[in-house]
Amino acid sequence: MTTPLAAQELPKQYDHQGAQDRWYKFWKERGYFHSEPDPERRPYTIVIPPPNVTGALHLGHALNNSLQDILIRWRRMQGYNALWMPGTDHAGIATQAVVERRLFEEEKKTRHDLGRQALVERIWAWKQEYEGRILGQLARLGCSCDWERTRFTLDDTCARAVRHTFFGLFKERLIYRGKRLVNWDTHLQTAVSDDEVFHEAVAGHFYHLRYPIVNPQPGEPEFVCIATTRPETMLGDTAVAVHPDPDGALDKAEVELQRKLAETPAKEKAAAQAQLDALRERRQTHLPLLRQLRDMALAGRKVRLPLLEREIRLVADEWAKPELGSGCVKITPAHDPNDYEVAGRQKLPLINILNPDGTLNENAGPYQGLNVKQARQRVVTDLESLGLVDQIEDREIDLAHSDRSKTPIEPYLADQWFVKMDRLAQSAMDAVSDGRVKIVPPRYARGYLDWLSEKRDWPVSRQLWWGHQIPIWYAPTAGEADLQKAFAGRDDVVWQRDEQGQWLICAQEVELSEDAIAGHKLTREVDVLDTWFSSALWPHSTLGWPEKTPELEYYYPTSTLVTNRDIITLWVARMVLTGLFNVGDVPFREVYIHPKILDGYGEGMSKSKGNGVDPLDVIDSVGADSLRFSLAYLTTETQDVRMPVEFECPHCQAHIEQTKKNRVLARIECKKCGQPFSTQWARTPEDLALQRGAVVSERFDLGRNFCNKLWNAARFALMNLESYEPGPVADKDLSVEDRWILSRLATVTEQTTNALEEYRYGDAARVLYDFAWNEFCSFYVEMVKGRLQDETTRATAQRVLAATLDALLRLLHPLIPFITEEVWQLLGQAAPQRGLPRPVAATQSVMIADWPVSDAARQDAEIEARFARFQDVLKVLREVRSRQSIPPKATLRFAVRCAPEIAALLRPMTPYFASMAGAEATAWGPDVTAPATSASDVISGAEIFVDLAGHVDVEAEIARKTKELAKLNGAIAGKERQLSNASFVDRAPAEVIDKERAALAQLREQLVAAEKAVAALELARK
RNA sequence: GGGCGAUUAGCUCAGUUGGUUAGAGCGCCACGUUUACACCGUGGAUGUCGGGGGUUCGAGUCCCUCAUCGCCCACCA
Repeated sequence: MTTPLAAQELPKQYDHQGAQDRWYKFWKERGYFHSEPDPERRPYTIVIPPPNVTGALHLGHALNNSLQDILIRWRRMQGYNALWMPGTDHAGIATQAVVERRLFEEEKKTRHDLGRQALVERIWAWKQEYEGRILGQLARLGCSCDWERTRFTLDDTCARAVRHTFFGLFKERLIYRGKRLVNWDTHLQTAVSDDEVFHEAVAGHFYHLRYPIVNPQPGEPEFVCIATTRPETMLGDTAVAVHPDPDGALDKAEVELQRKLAETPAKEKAAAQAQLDALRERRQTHLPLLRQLRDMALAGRKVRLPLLEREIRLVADEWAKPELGSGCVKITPAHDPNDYEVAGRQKLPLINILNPDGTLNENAGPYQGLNVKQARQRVVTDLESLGLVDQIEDREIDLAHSDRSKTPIEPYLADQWFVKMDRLAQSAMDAVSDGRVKIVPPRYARGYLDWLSEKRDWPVSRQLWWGHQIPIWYAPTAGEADLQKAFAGRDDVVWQRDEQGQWLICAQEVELSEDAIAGHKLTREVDVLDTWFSSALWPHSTLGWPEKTPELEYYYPTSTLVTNRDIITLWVARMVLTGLFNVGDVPFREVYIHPKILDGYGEGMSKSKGNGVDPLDVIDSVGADSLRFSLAYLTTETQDVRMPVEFECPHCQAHIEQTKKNRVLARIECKKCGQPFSTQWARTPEDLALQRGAVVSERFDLGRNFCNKLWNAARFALMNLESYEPGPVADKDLSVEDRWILSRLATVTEQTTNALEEYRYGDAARVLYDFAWNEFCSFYVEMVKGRLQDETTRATAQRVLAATLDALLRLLHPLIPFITEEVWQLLGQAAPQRGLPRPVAATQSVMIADWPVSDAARQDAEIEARFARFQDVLKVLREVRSRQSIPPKATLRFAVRCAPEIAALLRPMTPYFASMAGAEATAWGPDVTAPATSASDVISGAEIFVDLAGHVDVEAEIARKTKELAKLNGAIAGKERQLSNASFVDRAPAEVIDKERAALAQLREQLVAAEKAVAALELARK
């Protein structure tokens, strides 16, 4: 056999770039990513949380997808038929907003200038570009997705699933249309869901207004006072409310405050007491009036709405809180969610005063055409001139903003489509409660259940152009007979009336033509569905549902969903309920919720903050493997990942700390070389002309260093596998270090496998890191060197080395796929057949190799114990050398006083003391005596004397020993106290007491030895 | 307002069912280029485990409480 490999020529540092390009292509060409249903094999399936096509991947995606790839690669090696289904999400509102913004920035055009079709075409073009970019980024991460199956939430397959789902829900009356108050984005002119709204405190005012009472009788008030932060909404008021039982309500409020006062700590009692006093005073000041107003309300009295001179009702409703403000509240049903509820209870009319673009409509009378801000000013001015403004307070207002357009939200009454959640939500709750879907970590199940238990109907319509158009047609002039005639015998068309009695016609798959009903014109609903409607179907739509495809039969339910906690309700819950509704089974068995990546201040990373690390920058500088390994290492159960970030100067590579201040600057001056560089905020030509400084984090050095260590261990192995001959290895031929490393390997294999089973990525990475670095490299490789030089032992040493490296590569492959493949291929050239006890041909790729199985027979407690002792002695020797500043090249001479059994165990390690500590053992056994001047130490059952003749710093040694004595005395005193404590001896388990006694005995031995050592040293000094 | 999580070395984090003198990586200090690796090796320094109380023979670990930080949900005329 030839050795074509010139290992010596391998670079000292691992070339991640080359390996990534080489092996990703290799895997893909060989079809390793592809999976086909195969009843003979067990499936393991993950569907990707489809990234939005809005932009580039960020570090959160890198984490999410690394974790998925680790699972998929590991299960694939375990023999599962593993499928990772990739794809992207059309992300309706987000994508349309991005494209519209660009359109305006670049061409000063709005979507209305372009028209629906042209805009949608633009967005498709955008999607083509970004989808490719995103999928390319996943590939660079090393993701082993089945690219042949790539889906898009707006492609034909997904569209068909959406149509069938909508039809099915509609048919079962789980979808309805109705006027509802929605969060209206006046800029994008669409409803947005609660989840797309963020609240921001802005400076505003609190206006106290007066409405005149109609025909006040003697003794009655002339005005009713209300307060509002949005005075212009008064134009849409249809009532003023007062509490139906102000006495009872105040009683209740008082009881509540008293309870709170009792719980308040003494130092804060004053504030709570003040609240209570105010409330009691309120009884005097407000109660008579509120009673009177309540009576007037019950009598059907009215108030006059100023400016519009409209009479509106005074109503008694519990929404008006007597303990707040004046105790009365204006009711604007069409523009306030709570008031809308009141209107429902009190049968109040709804008056919409807004146009979709946020200007006031004809209902606002003279204020028509103004925008909200202008109207507010005019209304206040006009009311002031009428003397109807009591007071204007400055106040901070928590204002709802649209996440997409960043403009204030207006509550707005509009026709919307809803999914009735009652039954569907219950089914999704049951699936988690009874364990059909397991959420890991389990604490996240609570939020899921709480959210679903509210069973709030799901608003699914969006007034957008980018998305799945709702498959509903209207035929306002047609009657039921016309519909029956037109669609007789068809089970793919159903119709029903909406709340206003209008016919809604739903078609399952086909498009209905304008003239589908003879003599009546059909029009299609223009709204599209919420993005989450199609995402909710992802696990089954990607597998071909509603077709009963072999894929659906085989891969569904999928195995694991890996996602972050932000979308447990938005996405996970909805996938469960649609899966149950459409397919009749849950979409996945387990949901793993991974941590969030935060910056050094504990804040989430985002582009708008400027604290985001670009995964591609990390891949460029340290490689995908380092990124993946570091991320896995950081993925622990309870903690989010905190990652302090820095700027890297493009000129001198110096790192500059990123502070909250400098992270929003367009240019930064390097503290080291003084040269400026630009950041993501650069806009001016001067700034843009500068070189860009990347945002980086030191946290990835861990992975980089580890990969480099592994690379060099592999280099060593390859250099020493020259003239390797495969062959069986009998147990009797194994050396101590062979048996030790194989024992450790068996344990580590088991630990790694268990960790992955339980999604303990951090543990898996840690176990492998420690094993590879501290055991394989630091001990095994060091110890095997001698045997590799010796012709008589070389063959066995090579075989064990190759087999161990082989197993290590397989264990590491899911975490760091590229470097393990690179080494696997090189190892394949040097040792194509390898393994214990007899060699077998290695697979063509580590990716398709078998996952190692822990061999319990290799676990050898005796060897591990001997090794631990060896390591202890080694440590003592090294310590003495360092402490005494003995030159590295000088040989240490040492003797060990210990029982004969221990001597027998340690004596064979003599060559390793020489090679690893430059130390030569002069004597072993119970009769060993200390040299005249020596440094000594006691480890379990052995006393080690290092001969200091010739290079001794006696003073330093005495000083150290004296310190040690004090420490020992302290420890002994502590133990003695514990052991003389009657209750400890009585109550603690016998084994614990024995352990303590043994420990004490050992401490005393050490003390005696140390005292002797000091005496000897002092003698030597004289 | 309700819920969840965190608080351990200068930084970032581990710490299994309570049981010796609490660990790792980075950083720091000293020494060292020994033919796998300076992205390395050897050694070293650094902790009232957020504060207070309790349970226990024994608490970083369990319970209560306070503080701080983060996240989720609800509400805010």
